[in-house]
Amino acid sequence: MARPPDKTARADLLAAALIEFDEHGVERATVEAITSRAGRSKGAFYLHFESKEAAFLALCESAFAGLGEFIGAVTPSSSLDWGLEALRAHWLETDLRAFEYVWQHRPILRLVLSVGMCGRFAYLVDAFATVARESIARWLEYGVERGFYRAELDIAITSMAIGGAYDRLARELVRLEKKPDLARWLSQFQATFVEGLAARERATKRGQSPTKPRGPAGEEPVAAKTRRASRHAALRG
Amino acid sequence: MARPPDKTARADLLAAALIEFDEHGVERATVEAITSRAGRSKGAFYLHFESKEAAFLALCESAFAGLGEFIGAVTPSSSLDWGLEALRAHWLETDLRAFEYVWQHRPILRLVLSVGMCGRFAYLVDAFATVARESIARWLEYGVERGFYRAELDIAITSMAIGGAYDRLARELVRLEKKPDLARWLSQFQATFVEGLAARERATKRGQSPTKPRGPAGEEPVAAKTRRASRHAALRG
DNA sequence: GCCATTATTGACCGACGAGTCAATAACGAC
DNA sequence: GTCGTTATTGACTCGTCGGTCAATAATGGC
Repeated sequence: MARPPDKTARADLLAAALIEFDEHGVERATVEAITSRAGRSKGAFYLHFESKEAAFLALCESAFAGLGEFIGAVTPSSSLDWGLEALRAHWLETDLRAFEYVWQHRPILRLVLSVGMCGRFAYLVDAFATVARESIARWLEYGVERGFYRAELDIAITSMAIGGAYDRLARELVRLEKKPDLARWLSQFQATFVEGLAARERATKRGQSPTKPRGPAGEEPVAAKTRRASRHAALRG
Repeated sequence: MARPPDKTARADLLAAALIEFDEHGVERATVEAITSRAGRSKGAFYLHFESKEAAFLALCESAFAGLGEFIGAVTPSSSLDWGLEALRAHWLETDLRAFEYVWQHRPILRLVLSVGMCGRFAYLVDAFATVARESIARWLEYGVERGFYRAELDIAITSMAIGGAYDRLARELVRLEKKPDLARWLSQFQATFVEGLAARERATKRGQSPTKPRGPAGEEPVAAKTRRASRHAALRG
């Protein structure tokens, strides 16, 4: 009689891989460390996965499978007949479900968000981001057609901005130890986009100031003050 | 008489390193390939840089030095007396200068934006992003104080959204072969935030539709449809 | 116990690549 | 040419680690 396979080996190895990848990145995580952490042998690892990269891809696959339930899953049909409030309510509801999922699966999402941005694996997250952006674009188009959104919107650029903002939100969320008030965060996010920054009507009058312009508000986000001594120390570290 | 040092060695090596890092990532780029590309020896490499990582950090340092001229360089003082139009004009001007710099330095910015997101180097971009976000926050506070922006804005969350959006813009820009109309892009970006999506006044009336909500507009940006067969194929390599 | 079948193991091999340093080269003064 | 000083070189060392596979273990039937 053949020996039966160990039922938990693959899952044990994947769980250990997730931790090692999270701590060291895919390139620097070693199969030795993964197997040691899982209490398994290297041979067992290679029975289940063709390579270290294959284990990583398996983890990514499960992450994307979960997220795919939320992202780009629903797009507006031409027969959809909503008002702006209904649209916003559903936008918020979908956001909440998606980010609740992100919160509940922080380790693996953190992995995908960090490692997935690196050279040879970037295509994974790129594909995902493209789908998300296309979906956003379709909802923007719907909003414009219905007269809810400004007709002069550049759909491509605006969807890029919205996609980037939610991307940043996810990255911040997976790093937190304590769960924030997601409903509030997401409600504020949506308001930032739908309502904008401008206070209504009063801003137009105050905006006629003749004072010479001097200060910026929008910033390129990868910047830092190179003159910060502490960061120089870090670079030399 | 001592032999004079080669004046271009270090720059040659850095230029070569940039290309190799861009193509292979820091972990997988080899000193052998870098030195071969630069027409220099491994010994020369180690004369100028303590390690491969040190060369990478030198590249990052120069990237941040350039960007630091734009990002977080100017913050509003209490004596600043601008109207909204002046504020927006300068926001746009600063964006233009920053993104012009990004465009002119695509290779190194592409490197920082990709590699800088990976585990052990993530702190570099994090520090930068933090400075940028704080700067955005200060400008938002200024706008609220002056009555230009909505008083109910959550500064922290809104600055996160804006920072993320510009981050995405930079990432898209460094990948392009042909320069887009930056002024238009940035103008649209700003409008997305300041004016918001909502059409003025008409949307409120149309928004009273009693139809049941069903479609989302805001999406979690790392998502994709896991049901896409082509992406499944990519995951399976 | 033996048996056949399959699972699991970890010592081992060999490729790779970071980093070293003795040998060689470059330089102007004499 | 020699000399002293410094720069540059690349063959080499050695540690790391991905992946292999013969040895061992686990299993139920007999």
